[in-house]
Amino acid sequence: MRVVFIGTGEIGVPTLQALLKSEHEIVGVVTQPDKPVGRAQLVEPPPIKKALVSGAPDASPARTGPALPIPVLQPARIKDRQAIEEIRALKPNVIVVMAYGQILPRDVLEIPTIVSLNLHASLLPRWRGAAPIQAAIAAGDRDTGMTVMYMDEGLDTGDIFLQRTIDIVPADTGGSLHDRLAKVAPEALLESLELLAKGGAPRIPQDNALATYAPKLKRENGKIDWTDPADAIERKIRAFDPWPGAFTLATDKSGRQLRMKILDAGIVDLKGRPGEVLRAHSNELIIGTGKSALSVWHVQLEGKWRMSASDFVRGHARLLERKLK
RNA sequence: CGCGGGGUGGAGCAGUCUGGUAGCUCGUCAGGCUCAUAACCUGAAGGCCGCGGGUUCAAAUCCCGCCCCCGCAA
Repeated sequence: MRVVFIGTGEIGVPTLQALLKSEHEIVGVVTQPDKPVGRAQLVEPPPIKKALVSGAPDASPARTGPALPIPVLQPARIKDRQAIEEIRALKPNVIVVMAYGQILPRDVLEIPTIVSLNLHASLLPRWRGAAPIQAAIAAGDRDTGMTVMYMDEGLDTGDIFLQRTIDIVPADTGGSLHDRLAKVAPEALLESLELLAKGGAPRIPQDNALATYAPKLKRENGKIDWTDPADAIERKIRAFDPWPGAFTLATDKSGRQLRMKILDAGIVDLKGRPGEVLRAHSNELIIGTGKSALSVWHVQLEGKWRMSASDFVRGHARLLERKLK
């Protein structure tokens, strides 16, 4: 089948690579424009484009080899008429969308002769929206998965084609779960394309009554509310690792509020006021919460490297005299 | 030139404004004490204070240039 892959984020890389190796013909890839990234503001192509060029998602763009014979479109706005016509000219049978980052207009969805499919990293209708992976961990879900769905004009509301379920383990972080879901996706998609070819495609409407939403995360969402119970905070720390990170505010000697990321922590059966530093010596940094307490293992203070709690306590005893907010 | 923090023995920090003996909490090594412990006591080693230049009788500290790290923003 002639397939156009539309995607930007890292999570789509294994799926794109699997498509390239499959019997299907990838006639085009649509991704977001190259953008300045990081402190140095270097212009970098999105992960999907990097994967096309070098085969590895994090390879240096400087190593750009000979271009593959696959057209790469990077329209600033996919709803522009020119972008739509360029996609139409590729004459796809199927469009596959995964973590693209722009809403696709109906004009694009209707281009393929067979269907437009979307891969979403949750068991829909649970966790529609931009941050399903973090939401699943933060909520304490015991499993999640990858959904292949028919695209419609709503936000992750299309009929379900098929789903793959994976367990969420207690050590899972947003990063680890992201990677495992990324690996599940290719198989789910290839099986879907096979079913389409045979003609026996399933189609199950979502039960809207069961829908939950996982809105796009901002850095501010990573602020820890110490009045939450320790287990909820611990899940949030894992869910937000490595991005956007969970943080708290500590007060400087000069009264300035410093942002301190909490990189990992464990639940401890101690009582104390929310945000109160219960212990800060030798190798322990324990903070009270709404229920039980949290032993912090690694932190990163604004302008500093990440460090263990014991290192932190050694140099910042005075910073910890006050409550964390 | 987007905004900001930082580079001081092996680790984390103070000292820099108000130039003038290298400090704190640990770690390491040697020895001691305790039934025991996250312990405690005694002693020791270990630092071109990021790099280069300047001012000065004297620079971690003041001035100029450069390198590197990190947070925010995007």
